[in-house]
Amino acid sequence: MAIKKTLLEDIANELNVSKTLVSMVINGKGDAYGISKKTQERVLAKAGEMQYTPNVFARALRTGKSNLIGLVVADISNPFYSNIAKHVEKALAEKGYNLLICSTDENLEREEKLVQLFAEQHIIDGLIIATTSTTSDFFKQDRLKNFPLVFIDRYLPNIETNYVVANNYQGSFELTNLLITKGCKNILALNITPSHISSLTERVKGYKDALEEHNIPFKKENLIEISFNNIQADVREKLGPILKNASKIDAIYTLNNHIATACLNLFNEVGFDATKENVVFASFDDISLFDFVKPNIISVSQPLEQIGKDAASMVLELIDEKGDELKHPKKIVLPTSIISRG
Amino acid sequence: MAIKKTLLEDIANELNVSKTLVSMVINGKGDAYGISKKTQERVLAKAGEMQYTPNVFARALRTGKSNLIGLVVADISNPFYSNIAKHVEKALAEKGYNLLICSTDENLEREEKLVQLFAEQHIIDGLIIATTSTTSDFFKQDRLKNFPLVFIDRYLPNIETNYVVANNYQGSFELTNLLITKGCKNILALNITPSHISSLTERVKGYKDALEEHNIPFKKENLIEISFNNIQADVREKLGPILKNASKIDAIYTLNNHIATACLNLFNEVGFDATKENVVFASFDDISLFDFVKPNIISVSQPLEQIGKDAASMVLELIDEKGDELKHPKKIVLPTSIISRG
DNA sequence: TAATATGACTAAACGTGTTTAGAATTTATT
DNA sequence: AATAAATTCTAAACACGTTTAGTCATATTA
Repeated sequence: MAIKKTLLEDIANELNVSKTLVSMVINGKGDAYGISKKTQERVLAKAGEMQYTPNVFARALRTGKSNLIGLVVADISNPFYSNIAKHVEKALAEKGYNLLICSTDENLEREEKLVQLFAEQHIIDGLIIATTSTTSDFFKQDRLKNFPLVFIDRYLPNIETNYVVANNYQGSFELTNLLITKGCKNILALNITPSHISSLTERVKGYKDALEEHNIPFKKENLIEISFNNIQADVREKLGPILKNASKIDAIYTLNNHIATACLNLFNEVGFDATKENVVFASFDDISLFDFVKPNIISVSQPLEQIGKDAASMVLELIDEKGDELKHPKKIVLPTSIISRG
Repeated sequence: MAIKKTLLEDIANELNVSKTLVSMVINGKGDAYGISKKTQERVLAKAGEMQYTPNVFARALRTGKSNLIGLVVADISNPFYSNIAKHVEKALAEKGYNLLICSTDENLEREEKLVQLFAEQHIIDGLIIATTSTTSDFFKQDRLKNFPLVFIDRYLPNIETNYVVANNYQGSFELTNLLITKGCKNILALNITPSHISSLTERVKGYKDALEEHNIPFKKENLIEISFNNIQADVREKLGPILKNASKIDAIYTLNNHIATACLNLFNEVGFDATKENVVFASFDDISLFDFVKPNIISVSQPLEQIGKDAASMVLELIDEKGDELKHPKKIVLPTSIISRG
């Protein structure tokens, strides 16, 4: 009882024309191929009447284009990524592309398998990725050389790639600056380790440079490294003792939203009241709910919508330019903004 | 300079066998088709050596299966959906399926276009959807009758469908119950309108029934309808005046997380301190960041991971069973849990 | 020994659009 | 009128796996 799908051939038969002609008209190439206006109208009318929709796979098989774009992130439930995803998807939909989203769980092996699968087999026409990788070995593959690939959030060293990122250095510099202006001199920074990811190294650099700018010597013990596969426990272990004698610090600056929430959790656990203790809490990455969170959070907000939009248009540009030799990499660095609360 | 992809035929030529044989072996049907063990080994070895990966589109065209599952939600940046998405994707990945995620922006027309596009053309093998629809007209289409379709979060009236939802009635009943136990008698409920969505009507019912259970008469003015396309402004307009004389109410209960954040925003705007005013704040839907939000939030937490997992396995089951007549709809209703803070 | 069965494999069709090369007809040019 | 050119359209090849129907030895059975 399944309803038979209308095929190109069905339309062709109904109208006593070839399916070639129908295909041409459907694809808007009627004029280019010199199909008479009258015939074009007949085809279009019949196609509408018969509710024709082309088989995507047959088309993709022949043309090598799927109109699918991949988005690979560590964790789609992270609001940072899900917000970007939303805007990427919106921008792509406007151009007739759909979005295939995959989380890698920060698992490098899974990431590489995904990229291999998607890109190499041309399941997708282009890929937007927030890589978990810290070396560029994998992405240096010849097979990826000619593939429309846009990095977001982070880019890789020693490799010329297309990317859309926030100005992590500037954001971190400004935030640290603001903290210093507010009178903070002992700013405890919590970073993720291993932190060879571009975004994080630049945030650290911004932090250090802002200190230097104000002639505040950087203290090694004020930059705490949190192991990325056990954030909560590591924060508890390393920050916990410090909170017990919080007079030594006057600000806590978490370098991403994961550490921020881990800190907030710890504050709750041990009953640490940052406000009372006169400790300013700041974080790179803003989450809208920060507006209501108990210690006021000063944050660096990344332009998620712009990142999403730009990444989408960039990947589509790359697809259009495909084949053009010597395309020099496209790089977009977007400004961040400080959200100062309380 | 593009590197040529290995085709079935390339392997066949190298080994002087037919591509039929290679295809059979690659698909694990070697034994079933009586291909000798030795030949199978040779094929597999050569395929590995030549880094063969099948062309997904050719395969999909022939078999009518894409190994793609669609997920259609109103807004992927809503943590409720992005969390479900994460778990759906994980469960699917384990079975070799990929996930196509689309946001509809609560736009019914866009939703219907998407479903039409995906399902009808068999871009995807199955669809998981949190529909924006309130009537079942669209989903009653014959073309969708035989399509593996799983509703999450909400289901539709007057139509037999497969779904995975939380027990909205029970959760709302228990939450209201808890509020009453805490001594609340004037519980202001804020609902979305139009609210013909199953999840919301059941939450309202749970609220009313809990009141009744405790012989508290339901007051019409205590159920405020917030227009879904302008939540923030409507909350401001309708809740604002009430907050100015908050002695009349002792609890605010928002029926979803959108209204909850809108209320929190309003509290900030007008400087309303729920704790001081002795107003308990409660919400259906939990967000992890609620742990740190200023008025303590009592919430109903939905089992997002389970919803995701169950929806994924359900859709895969439906795909397996496809063609079996008289499959009675699968329905899963999952328990919620109350998260009581402070 | 002829007929049947078994094991191992293959040629060709198929799925559904797109594209190339070319045919048929009409119009323009010399 | 004959040739060239333009207009409109089509047959067939193609993209790349999967599946059906069948081939060709060799082994078994009556």
